[in-house]
Amino acid sequence: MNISFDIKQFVETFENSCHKVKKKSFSKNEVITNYIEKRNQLCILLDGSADLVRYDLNGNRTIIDHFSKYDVFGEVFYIVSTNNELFVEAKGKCEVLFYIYDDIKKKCKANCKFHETLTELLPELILNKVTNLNMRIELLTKRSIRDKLVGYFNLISSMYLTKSFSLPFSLTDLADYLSVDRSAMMRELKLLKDDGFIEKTGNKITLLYK
Amino acid sequence: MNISFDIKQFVETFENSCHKVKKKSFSKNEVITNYIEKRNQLCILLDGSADLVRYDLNGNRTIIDHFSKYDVFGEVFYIVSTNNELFVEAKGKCEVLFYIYDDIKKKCKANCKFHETLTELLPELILNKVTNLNMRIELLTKRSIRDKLVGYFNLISSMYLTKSFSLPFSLTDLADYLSVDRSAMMRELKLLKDDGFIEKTGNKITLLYK
DNA sequence: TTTTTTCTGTTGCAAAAGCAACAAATTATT
DNA sequence: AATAATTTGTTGCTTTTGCAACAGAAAAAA
Repeated sequence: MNISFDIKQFVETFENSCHKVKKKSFSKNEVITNYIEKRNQLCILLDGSADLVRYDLNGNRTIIDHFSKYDVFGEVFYIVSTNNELFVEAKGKCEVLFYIYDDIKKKCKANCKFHETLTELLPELILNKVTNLNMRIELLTKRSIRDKLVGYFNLISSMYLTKSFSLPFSLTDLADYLSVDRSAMMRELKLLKDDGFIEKTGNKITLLYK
Repeated sequence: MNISFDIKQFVETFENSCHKVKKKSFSKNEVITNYIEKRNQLCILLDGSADLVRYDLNGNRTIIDHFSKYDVFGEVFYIVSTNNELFVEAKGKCEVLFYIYDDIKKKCKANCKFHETLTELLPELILNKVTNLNMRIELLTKRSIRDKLVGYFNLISSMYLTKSFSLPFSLTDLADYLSVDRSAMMRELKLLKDDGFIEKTGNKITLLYK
């Protein structure tokens, strides 16, 4: 199920066919959108990477989700609560497709090809999202930093079909993704190395167990 | 968006219209299904409640997800890894609808009404799931037990539109849902009470802040 | 109703994780 | 090429969390 290709083709073909669809560019640290209930906006990240960031009432900033090419986001996926603000922030130069919908399941006009195809693609897009979210939850529910790291490495390893791989994002981002303190995570990585479970040079990891 | 009604009607109407759909009953602690890649099974919980449980290689048991009436589950939503086993276990008497699909997006026969309707309902079903998963992730990414509890209470409070509510599940289950040690959570609840943030009698909570 | 099981509430202690702070290395920017 | 910014790696200390264990309350089963 290679969904990326479908989306790419979809976007290139229908980008200008619907007036409710807009493409915009962003540079580093710019706010792409914030989540406001009933704004009815669906966004597709065409290029670059971005973070879904939460600011709570104390001003604490947490990265809740990380989006990369062809990821889909927007407040449809979220129960927007009043207790914190949700922003999507560009991590570098980004291209984003915005789509304002009245009813996400319905076409805007009888002959609007964009909506027809979007409706067809949507279940797959969302299913893909569910899989990622479940994956993350499985990691987040692990009790210790060690278990989270090992669980994450196992996933990467089985995805790439190799015991040796480069991490797809920085260690700082990994700590955010696993929702643990970075220095504590570094300490645990060192212990995993000392205990002979992994080898690590820079962000290249080799699993030595099993 | 009251999705439950749609599913209820859908199930009642088409339950017997497709030979690829089976309904089964389960009693407490029975295994409803386990997740096996490419089995292509979609399950709808018609009645009762069930848990998605992970057993890792050390035999540790963790509740990853909790399903209640009209929740949808199955390995479509999951990257099934080889490092742990995933079971869905009944928490009491359960009724489950099993649907084996070849291609989840396609009908099994030209005139199969069940599949036609399922295909229509699926995006909504899944979207509903995404919202729940995002909600849970937002809680799981909070740093402390206190933040998790308060975040959870805020969500319940804004859903029920009241500062005073009964918890929808037991404290033991809540600890599992937030993925924290139960006794540590109880301690934190006591502290929240002592600090005057909440009132608590049994599983009834009243928020005293804001 | 009685018995059994599950859930709640509590505590002491040990282990793990978070926080703060800094230097070195790496990567971007000008 | 020089400077700035970000990421990595490390450590000491403090706080939080988990673990184990137990008694009482509540709920379910016999």
